[in-house]
Amino acid sequence: MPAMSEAPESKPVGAGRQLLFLREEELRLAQDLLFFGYRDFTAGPDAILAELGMGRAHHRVLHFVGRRPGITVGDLLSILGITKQSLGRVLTPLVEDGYVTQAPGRNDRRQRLLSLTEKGEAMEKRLFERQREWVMRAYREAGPVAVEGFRRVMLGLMGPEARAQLDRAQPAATPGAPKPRSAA
Amino acid sequence: MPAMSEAPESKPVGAGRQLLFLREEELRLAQDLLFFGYRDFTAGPDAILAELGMGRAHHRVLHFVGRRPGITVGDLLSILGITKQSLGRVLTPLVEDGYVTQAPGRNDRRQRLLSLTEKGEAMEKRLFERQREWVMRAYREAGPVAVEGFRRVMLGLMGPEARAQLDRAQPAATPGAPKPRSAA
DNA sequence: AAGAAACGTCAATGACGCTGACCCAAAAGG
DNA sequence: CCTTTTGGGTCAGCGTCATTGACGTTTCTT
Repeated sequence: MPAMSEAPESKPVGAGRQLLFLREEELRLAQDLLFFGYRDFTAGPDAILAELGMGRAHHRVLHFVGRRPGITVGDLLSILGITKQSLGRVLTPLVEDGYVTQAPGRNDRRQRLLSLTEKGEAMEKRLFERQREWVMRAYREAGPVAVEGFRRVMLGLMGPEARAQLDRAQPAATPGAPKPRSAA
Repeated sequence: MPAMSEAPESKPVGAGRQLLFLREEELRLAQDLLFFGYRDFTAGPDAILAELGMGRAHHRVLHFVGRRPGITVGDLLSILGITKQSLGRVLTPLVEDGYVTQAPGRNDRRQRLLSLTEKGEAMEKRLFERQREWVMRAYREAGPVAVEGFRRVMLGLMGPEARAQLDRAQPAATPGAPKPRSAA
């Protein structure tokens, strides 16, 4: 199976400055980066949420409901990839506390179409702003080219299902420039 | 809704196609990317770990102990950013099951210097390989430039403390001799 | 000898997942 | 019309991973 890290005899791997052969250290760095980066990325919102007796799961609901107003419970479940029991534990309080509203579907009245209330939007906005400052700093430090690269790698890190959901979740951001796809 | 033409800093970004002003959608995409990407990144190891009755926390210990053999419990705690009780719940079984060894420090015998046993190394290797395939795919699809950008952004997403720890954790990244050496 | 430091551990709590079982109401379909 | 399926909710119990608080031991430092 795995030989220890040795001279990767496989390819000559020229590419002068930044050799990009996936040797051990290369990957271990990626692991570190993702662990620390994700943790610190979520730290800001976590702090706000904790004050309100909420957790990361609440934030996710606010985020995805905000992103797709009128989403059905089922769709939300498949995006989050959790069970309805798990969602219920988080969604019910959000509804009771007036962050999220439920409306019966017009076509299918069994459905509960979820949307954010004003309170919910304000909350989401607050969490969003906190994270925005953080990401903005990282983006600025890294520069536009790096940001594009970041996106491409993160997209590649996602499984096909998640990628499909992401596409579906993308609302037409600006009326007129709909498809920020492809990229090169 | 954020205005459209509000370049935050007057850096002449140029870069014709993808202007990098951090408008709303820009950030929401980052949130999605990080959520889905991190989740799917950890999915592989999680599956293996579950079979063995372990969790993500065990993986982290194996990872960081493997990265810095002879690390003290205190250092590991500050890297992971958890309490010693939390670590104990995961570390004790790892030691009992023969994945990790403890050796008294030669300068300070109060310390328990942690290292992986052969069993532990094999385990870590297995988890590593799973993740390597996944990251490798993403890296290949994205290309070297994107990978460099990914690193820069993730680094920016980390807090200063994490960045310092990452530096300390980095064994010589020079291509050719990636074998760290530290306390006996 | 006293105190601080490094580590371990018992106990309780909370967030966030999971499975299994069961319920209701509305849609679908014979 | 009546049965089945589907969208959603809920109760009960379990496991992981994190927390705080308190206490104990060994060892280093002063």
